[in-house]
Amino acid sequence: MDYKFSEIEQKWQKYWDDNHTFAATNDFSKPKFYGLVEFPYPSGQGLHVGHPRSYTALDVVARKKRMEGFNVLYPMGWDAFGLPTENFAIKNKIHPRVVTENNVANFKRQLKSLGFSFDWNREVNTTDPNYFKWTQWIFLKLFEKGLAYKQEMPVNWCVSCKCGLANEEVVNGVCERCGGEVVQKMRSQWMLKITEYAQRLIDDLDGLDYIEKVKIQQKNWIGRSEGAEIDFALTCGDNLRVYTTRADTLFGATYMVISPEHPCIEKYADIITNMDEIKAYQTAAAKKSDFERVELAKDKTGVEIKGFKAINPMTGAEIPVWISDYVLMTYGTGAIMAVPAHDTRDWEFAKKFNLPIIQVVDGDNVDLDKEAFTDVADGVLINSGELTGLRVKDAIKKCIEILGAKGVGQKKVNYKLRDWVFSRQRYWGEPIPIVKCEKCGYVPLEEKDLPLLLPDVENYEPTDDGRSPLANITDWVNTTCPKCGGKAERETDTMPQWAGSSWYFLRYIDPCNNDALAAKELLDYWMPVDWYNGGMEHTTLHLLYSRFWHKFLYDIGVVNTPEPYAKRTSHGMILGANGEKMSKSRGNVVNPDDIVNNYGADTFRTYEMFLGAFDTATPWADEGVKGCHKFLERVWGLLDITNDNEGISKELEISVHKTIKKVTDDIERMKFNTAIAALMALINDYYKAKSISRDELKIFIQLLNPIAPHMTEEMWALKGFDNTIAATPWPTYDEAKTIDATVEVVLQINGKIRDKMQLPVGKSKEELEEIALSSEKIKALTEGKQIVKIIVVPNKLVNVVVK
RNA sequence: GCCGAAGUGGCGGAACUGGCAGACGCACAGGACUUAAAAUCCUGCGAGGGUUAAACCUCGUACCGGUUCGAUUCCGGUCUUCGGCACCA
Repeated sequence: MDYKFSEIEQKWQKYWDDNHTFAATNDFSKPKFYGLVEFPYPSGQGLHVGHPRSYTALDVVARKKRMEGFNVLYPMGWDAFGLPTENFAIKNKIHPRVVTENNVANFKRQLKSLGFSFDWNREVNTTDPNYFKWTQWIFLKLFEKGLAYKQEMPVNWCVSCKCGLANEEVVNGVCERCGGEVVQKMRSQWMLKITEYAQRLIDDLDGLDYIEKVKIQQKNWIGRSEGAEIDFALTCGDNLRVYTTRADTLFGATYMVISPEHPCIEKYADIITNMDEIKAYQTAAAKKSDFERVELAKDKTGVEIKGFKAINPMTGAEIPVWISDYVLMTYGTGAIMAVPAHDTRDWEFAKKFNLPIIQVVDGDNVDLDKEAFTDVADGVLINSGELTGLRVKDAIKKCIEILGAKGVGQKKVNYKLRDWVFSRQRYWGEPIPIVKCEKCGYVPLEEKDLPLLLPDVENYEPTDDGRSPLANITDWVNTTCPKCGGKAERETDTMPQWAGSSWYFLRYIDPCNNDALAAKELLDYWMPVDWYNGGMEHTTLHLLYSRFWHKFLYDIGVVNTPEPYAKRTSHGMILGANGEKMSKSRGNVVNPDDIVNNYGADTFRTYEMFLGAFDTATPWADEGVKGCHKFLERVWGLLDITNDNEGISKELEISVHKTIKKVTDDIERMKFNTAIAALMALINDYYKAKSISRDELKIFIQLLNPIAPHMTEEMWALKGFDNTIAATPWPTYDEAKTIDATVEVVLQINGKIRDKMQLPVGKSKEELEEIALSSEKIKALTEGKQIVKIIVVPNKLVNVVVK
């Protein structure tokens, strides 16, 4: 009988749909398993072969868990707000809602054609008003708790999108989305205080089962550093506060630098004698984009501020204060003490402007004419008054003590993480449910008025002054204040795409609830997500944002776990056949539809799981797809060699039990490729045996079912087994039957293999030693030599060490 | 520059906790079946030497060194590739 994959796959997909085979139930008596994959952005290009790598992996896990008796929640939805849809809408004059609907329909068709066991009854869509009602609700809660605030601040402004971006969205100085130029622009923006959660976002990583590199990247992004804030007195009477991690080098601080935006310039405008020069520098700095600032990093620029000086609190020396754009206003205090002897940037600046360089940490081969001495490790302080002779670590401590006693310094922890810029000047996003009242200021909408819907607009282009397209809809913008009833205007910014994806896993739990984002008892049962798989590219954005929101929801009692995801894994990218990243411009894109049409979904799934280690990047290979198809045809062929016998033959017993064990363990460890390899090895044994029993077939297709669900269901039905294969328990193995009766023991001399022997399992050390020494080869090769010792590893090897 | 990961046949990749390197698959070669091809099945397949054929020997997991009876695995150093961050004081 031919393997007609197309017919079989459509038949079973319909069956699963009609019977809601994979619906999660709210049966609290069962142990639960919540498996989650990142929901896709439904782009116009359709599904990428990378998506199914993640979806198939957790589908395999989900299907296995169901067979193991778990109540499994494995849902899917759409992260559908976003710029590409809006841009497409602008270009083609179609409403973004319609574009979204079309794209979702196409994605859904593609996902269904792959036979994933998603619970489609729980599908969510971030652009659905019943969904974003709760996104807006969370925003109102954040506002209520003072974690959402509006601020006039410099933002990364994408010139081409006419839109503000979060730091996370600026990549190599250009817009992550469109590649357009990004400049700094002052704007009033909604901000979320993620920084308030910085420490918890670091600390709570410890208890989580995340792959290590995700933890490391999160920590690096948050960027905690321990140092001190130190006040330098100014000759004009005030203080200038700096942040440093190297308080020990204070004796080497020969000048100070403040950032171009530092407020003390305004403050002392009257005292500064070269204000024109400074103003010119500020203007020039403001014009530079972030990208240019970094590009020009090697070439330090700056202007000395004339009119006042700073006083080094340790030495009492008067030192000059400079202004330079290598100091950032957004980190620390926007001012630094410069120690050119021990900091590369300060050294470059000092060299350029001829400022004194004083070495304060001793070291070998130090040549301060050539470069700064930064690799101080635990060097010893010199030229440093009472700190001289101390090691760096101790000197830092002592210095802060001294400064603390004088009241001009204390310990301080800083983070690189900055508050989340939450405003976008775009149409296709969640409206921010706030009005600005002439009398009351920013006033939140009342909960009963949610969701605040997007008005229909003719034109989705942002306005020329950089406001959102919503700003033009005056009858939407003009409203009344919920508090005083007076005249008010709606906020016209919308939320960033990250908003809807920051809590979507909660909505799957109770997707139709109108009274809460999800019922408490259901949240308590299903949370946390047991296993979340997604791409590394979301480690610093989505993962951090959603952990932040979840912690907030925990703090206000909505959810019962401080962390949303118990376990996080990441799949490697699938590259083009040429080893490069798949992209239209490189012409190496593979369309999943083609593979499904030519070989079937089961082949596609098997190949994606077999092509390499799950967490590493691997190139696509059409030949490999064929190989997997051939394997499935051989599986289908088992129907022809299955006899009517029950039970497992002695001949195959050990292979079968070993394979059950290996597949069971490997799926849990995400070693899908070796699980499939084990099944391939078993099928080779089956064909060698010429004929197999019903039970031998049964176990094989059960083990393969999570990977190739359609054909195994069909084979199950054809052989007349009870029920459906998905409803049967996962095969179990007997540990005793996974052990071979005999093993090949290797005989070595000085670690080199000289002989091999088939021996029964379980020989004692003494027996093995005796057997080894009586081997003809070993005897011949040790002849006349002195045996120093013999190392025996039972069931493995004997190593005779001779001189 | 900093942080992280990885370098194994012609290719994708295996090797649990230091114990037979190359599982499984692809490609390739030879053979069977066929009028022929495709498909399928069988056999071989790291390199070098050796033999009529075997046996057998030597080398081999990026490179150099170390620890060990024994290293793809552990330690030190070097090189390369990829991912992330980057004037963060």
